[in-house]
Amino acid sequence: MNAAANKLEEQTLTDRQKAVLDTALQLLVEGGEKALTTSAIARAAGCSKESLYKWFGDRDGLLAAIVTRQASKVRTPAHSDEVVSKEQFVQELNHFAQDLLEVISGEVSLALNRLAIGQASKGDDALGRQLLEQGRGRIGEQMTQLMAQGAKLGFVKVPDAHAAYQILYGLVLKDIHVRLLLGATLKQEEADFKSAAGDAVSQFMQLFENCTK
Amino acid sequence: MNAAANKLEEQTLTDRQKAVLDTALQLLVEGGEKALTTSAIARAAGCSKESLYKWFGDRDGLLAAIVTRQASKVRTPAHSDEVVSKEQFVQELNHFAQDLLEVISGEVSLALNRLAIGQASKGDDALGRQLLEQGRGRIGEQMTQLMAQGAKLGFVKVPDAHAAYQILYGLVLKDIHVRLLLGATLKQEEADFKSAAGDAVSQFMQLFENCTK
DNA sequence: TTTGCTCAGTACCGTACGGTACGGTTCTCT
DNA sequence: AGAGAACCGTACCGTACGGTACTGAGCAAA
Repeated sequence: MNAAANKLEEQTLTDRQKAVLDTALQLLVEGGEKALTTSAIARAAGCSKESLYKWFGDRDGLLAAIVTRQASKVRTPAHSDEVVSKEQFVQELNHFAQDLLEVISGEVSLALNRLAIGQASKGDDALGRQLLEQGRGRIGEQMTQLMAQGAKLGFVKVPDAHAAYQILYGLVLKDIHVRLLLGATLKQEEADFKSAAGDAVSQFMQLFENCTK
Repeated sequence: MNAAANKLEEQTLTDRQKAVLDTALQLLVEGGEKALTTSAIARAAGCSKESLYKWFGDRDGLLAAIVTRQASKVRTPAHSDEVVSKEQFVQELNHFAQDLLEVISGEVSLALNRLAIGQASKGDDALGRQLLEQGRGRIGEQMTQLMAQGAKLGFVKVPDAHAAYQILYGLVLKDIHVRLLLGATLKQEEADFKSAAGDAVSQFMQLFENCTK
């Protein structure tokens, strides 16, 4: 278990181990947590259960490794270019909103969130914390930063950059995330992410656009 | 199983059976789905497993019965009074927003949503549908109605009452619901539901207030 | 009292899972 | 070549759960 814990912290994973985690994630996406048995993972990944326990300690360690593995694969969209015009700022917001909708409604994101929520129902919020920090946390930070930049340049007038980000988040997602987690399918107009993102951003700008020139 | 199915549809439940369902719900809230074994329910409710299966068919039937039972207990706040003034309309919105925050963050709501999400991860969205229709559906209908009334009287200018309701929903909850489902605890300012509801409603009014008199 | 019904309590069965142990194979290092 | 580690495949163990069967108590009707 010591070796396994170190593996998780230092994130020094063999290519083989990464491949196993990817296979496990695929299994999770396809069949939910119920399908994610250690035997099934070993079978699908072509490794032995003994190796799984050697590498990841126990089943919970494996689940945590899956989450961190996926989080490490998330690339920040690298739109860190300087924002120079209000049009560009709005365009960045649109880009962000559309990205958010696409990520949140993706099968992988839904499966991981369902997994973490299942763990939370057992009183263990470790996975949920990890998901919030490494998943939404990063994009949130980046967004908060963009928001602060927009405020500094006078495009928007917001008292608190992070609060503004949260409001945009709400305008974009509404109750879509939870509905998807519950297994619902989006209505036609909701599935048009580009249009939905545009609506949300224009509402956001209407709220916070700097009218004092 | 026939008798059980009829029971669920016609909702003709003995007081004894209702008590059993309430006990089961309490068990679910306390320990999550893992703790909701048939043996544990029978023990806690002081009935036999055989009776459980006789009444509810199987475990899934029992879970569904718990959800419908809880939904039947939800009372509509009965604010069906006519809205006569804009101030009253805004006050109704505030009341709604605060109620929403309180319900959504309640232990019972969280436990039921987690349960349904767990089922959805197994490919069964029956509980989720039930939760959406009977839980959020009702309050949504009522809210949409209030919104339409406000529009008719010229307090707000919204193209679609239901869409407006969704926007208010997003402004009120932001990402709070999912974070709670993941096991997070609210920040201090988020836990002040009255204040948070006021902010959301004022933002909503800023978006849709009828400026054409 | 006798008959029959309901239900609590318990014992039981089959299955499936998490976790471990072991034999055999491949690869690496010396 | 030979030793040792890593690892696959499989068998195995203990446990816990869903679901069923049985027993006996309480009770109502005849």
